[in-house]
Amino acid sequence: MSTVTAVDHRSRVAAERRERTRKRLLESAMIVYAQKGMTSSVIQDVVAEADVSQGSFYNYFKTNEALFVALATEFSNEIVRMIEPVINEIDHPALKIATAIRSYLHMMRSCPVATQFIAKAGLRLMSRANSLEVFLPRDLKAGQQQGLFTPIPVRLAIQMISGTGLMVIGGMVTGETPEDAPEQVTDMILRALGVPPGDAGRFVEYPLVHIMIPEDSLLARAQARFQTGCTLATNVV
Amino acid sequence: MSTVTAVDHRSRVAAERRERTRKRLLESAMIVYAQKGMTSSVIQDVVAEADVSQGSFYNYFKTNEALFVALATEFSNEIVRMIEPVINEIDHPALKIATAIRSYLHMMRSCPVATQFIAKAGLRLMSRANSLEVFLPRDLKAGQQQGLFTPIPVRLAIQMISGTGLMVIGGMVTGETPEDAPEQVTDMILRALGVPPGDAGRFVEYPLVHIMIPEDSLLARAQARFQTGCTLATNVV
Amino acid sequence: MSTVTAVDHRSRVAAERRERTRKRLLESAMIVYAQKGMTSSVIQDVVAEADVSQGSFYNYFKTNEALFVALATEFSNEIVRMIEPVINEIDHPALKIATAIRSYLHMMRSCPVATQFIAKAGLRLMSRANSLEVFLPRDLKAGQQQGLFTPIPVRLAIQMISGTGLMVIGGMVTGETPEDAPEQVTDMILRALGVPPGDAGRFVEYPLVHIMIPEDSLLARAQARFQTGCTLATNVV
Amino acid sequence: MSTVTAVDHRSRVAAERRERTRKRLLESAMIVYAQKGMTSSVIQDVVAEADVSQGSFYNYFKTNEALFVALATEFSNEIVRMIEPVINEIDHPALKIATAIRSYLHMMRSCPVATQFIAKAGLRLMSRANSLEVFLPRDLKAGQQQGLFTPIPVRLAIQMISGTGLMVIGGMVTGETPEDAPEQVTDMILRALGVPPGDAGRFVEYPLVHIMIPEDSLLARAQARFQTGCTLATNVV
DNA sequence: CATGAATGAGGGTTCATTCAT
DNA sequence: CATGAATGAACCCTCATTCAT
Repeated sequence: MSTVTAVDHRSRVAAERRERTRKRLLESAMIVYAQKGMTSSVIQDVVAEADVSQGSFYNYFKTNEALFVALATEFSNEIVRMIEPVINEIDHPALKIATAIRSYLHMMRSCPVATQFIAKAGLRLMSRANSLEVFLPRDLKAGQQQGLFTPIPVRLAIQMISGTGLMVIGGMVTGETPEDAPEQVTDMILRALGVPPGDAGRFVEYPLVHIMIPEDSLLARAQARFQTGCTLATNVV
Repeated sequence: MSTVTAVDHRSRVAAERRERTRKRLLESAMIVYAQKGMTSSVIQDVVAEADVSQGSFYNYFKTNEALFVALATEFSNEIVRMIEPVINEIDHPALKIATAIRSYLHMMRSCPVATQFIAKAGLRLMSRANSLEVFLPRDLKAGQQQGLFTPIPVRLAIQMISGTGLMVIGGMVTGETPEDAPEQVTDMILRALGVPPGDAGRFVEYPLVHIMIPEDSLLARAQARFQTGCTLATNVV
Repeated sequence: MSTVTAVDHRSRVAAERRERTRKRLLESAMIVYAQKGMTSSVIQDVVAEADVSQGSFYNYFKTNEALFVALATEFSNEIVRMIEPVINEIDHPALKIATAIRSYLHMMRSCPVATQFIAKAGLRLMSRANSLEVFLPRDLKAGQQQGLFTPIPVRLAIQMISGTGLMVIGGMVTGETPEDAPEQVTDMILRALGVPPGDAGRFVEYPLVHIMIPEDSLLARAQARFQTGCTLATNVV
Repeated sequence: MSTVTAVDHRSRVAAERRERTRKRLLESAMIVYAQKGMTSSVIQDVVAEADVSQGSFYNYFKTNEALFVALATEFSNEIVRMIEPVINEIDHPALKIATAIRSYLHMMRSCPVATQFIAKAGLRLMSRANSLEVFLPRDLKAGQQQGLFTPIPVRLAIQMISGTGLMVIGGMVTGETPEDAPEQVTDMILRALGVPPGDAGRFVEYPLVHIMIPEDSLLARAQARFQTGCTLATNVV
């Protein structure tokens, strides 16, 4: 084995290891946020949950805030990556939006760690890395231009949609949200946007492609550890 | 002067003094929350803003949380007291709801300290003492029974309304929200509830009784001090 | 009624009232010490227990320490006043000592508030106002001169007696001390002093005059309130 | 150097360092207790004496109480370890007890930091980790079975012995206690237990093996620093 | 890079004491 | 004298961060 190869190998292994630890910290952060909220002793709990030394943490994240930003970004990107292919198959703006919202809410409903994380992060997550913002502006404008939606400032429409989503997800934490809440909520949103009630009802009943959460995703791994290990008591909001 | 009178006088003076300090602390808390957000380390800033000693604080609020609860309660109650008389004059459920939302949003728009406080408090305020919850369930049910609204679980409707309101208020902080946003938002909400677009448009154009904020209210006093004294830099979310 | 008489009357009433409050504070202090130990927040608990205002406290005791000294003094004096007449009837030094110890321990056994107070106060009480020290030196010396006791430094003998008493009283707090412990303990002490075992056994079996605790004594009043009102949980040593 | 060795080395160094700091804190605690007494506010003084940061303290002891318990345990264990070998050479129960008490008191007499610590800790130390309790119950029972001691409840005998010891040690603080006090006290105790005066006198005159305090023991190290550094004024009881 | 002991600034909280009424 | 709100020094404790190994 040549030296070059050896060095390559060494650095590649190191890089992989580094990436694994980073992921582990992000997962742990998500679990901790979901349980304890955005307050207080994040780092200590995160390193404990990740079983990593205190000092190591700073090899990955300069500060508290950097950790949250990284997590929010990763989290949003993952969701976008999962929903995007489904949406791209659809042409009709209203159906695009309806399907995105429904997919999103259904996914959240099946993933408590995400639900609680979002509920606890609240506006801080919304204002920073709202995964819906990637699709929404484009589709809203398209829909308005095609006369499908009432001409409302896009900004207000987005606030309406994301606020509604946030509160509904907050409601999911207690577990009382009915199974078809995503459809009913989407129905409301479509009507709010100006879609005639009859059409809205049909849009929300389109069969939904089930979205698989990849096994090695942040979401899946956090959820797996969230269910089992839960060493911390979950704080009520 | 008899002893009884003396004692009465003494305790009355003490009680008044106590009440004044309490109010002062609540106002200060509102200002601090509006500026710094819900971070844990509120107390020191509150006592500084209120110009009261640290020790005194604990004569009024056992903990950080107790302070927030007291403030949230007082804040909500005040708003309810201000909006209630206006709403009570109205019979039609949709118009009641529309007027309540519009009044609320207009009031907030003219009161930065409240806007920022709500934006920073976010879900914590919503889940605890949402002033809208006093009217909404009743009027939503009435409207559904009269066939004015689509039959949606009241809980979901409330989540939609409060979530939308929260995000819109959050948007107000930057000052970009147009003057007629309350009407446009209310329009969306009414349509979401199932009110036909034409009717919704008319409901949101009813002339609005201007709501006066009493001079000695928490809101007014906090706002007065908020504009002038701002010693702390306002944190961006 | 002449002015002089009126003034006399007024000041007499005032003096009585003052004395009543002072007593009330001392009783309360005893209860608090018995429950919480010598630590921490004495004053606040004492005024609460006495139902007296914070400020008033300082009209009676300048400091924490002054309160304890006053209580220890009053407590010791009361006990001396109760035991003294019984002892004065006795001539024989060994019997004097035996009877004093037995009376003391029996009294304590029937008065939990005192037991706990002594146990919590510990050496601080001993070194300050040991009620036994009033009789012991005199009787020890007399006994030694009469050849009844081994010639031991009086100081050491007193340390032996008071230390033993203190620990036994400490043991009473748990309630496991048997009824005849005072006799057995006194038996040990007499032997330690050099009294021949047979004599010691007889001395501790002399019939004991039952000592009545006056109803308006500190001890009786504290005990009465100790049993009933106990608002504070008693700390284990 | 292999990774495994490096890690081993690292953790061994860390463990040693940790142990050193812990010892340092315990020594300092002993000194502080000896000087200030059991007052609540120990921590600040301890860290000052140990020249360690406040935060570090909490890496070792969760609370004030935990510190005291650790110290009391360590202290008692050390004494037991020192006295045990001497006692184990002896068969006769009365001589065992006599020698243990004499050794203990002589050791204390030569170690002011211990004397003062015990005097200040008082009952709290006795009730928790009385080093005498390790030997006493066993030897008392043996002596009673062999007819050497009067049959007294072991509990009472222990209270007598430990109480006497405590008070005598308390008396040592002032320095007035004569050199042969241990023998005189032991003499009293033996007689109290029922040993005939003549025998008792002989038991307390057995030559005593001088007990060496190991140089790196808590006791020795605390004593060394106690004499020199005394930064705090010693409180009178 | 990993480790974990050490740090110290910063916050929460208590409580003896004062003083205007 | 009684009252009790106000005070602030002093304490407890946490936790992000550093750094020698």
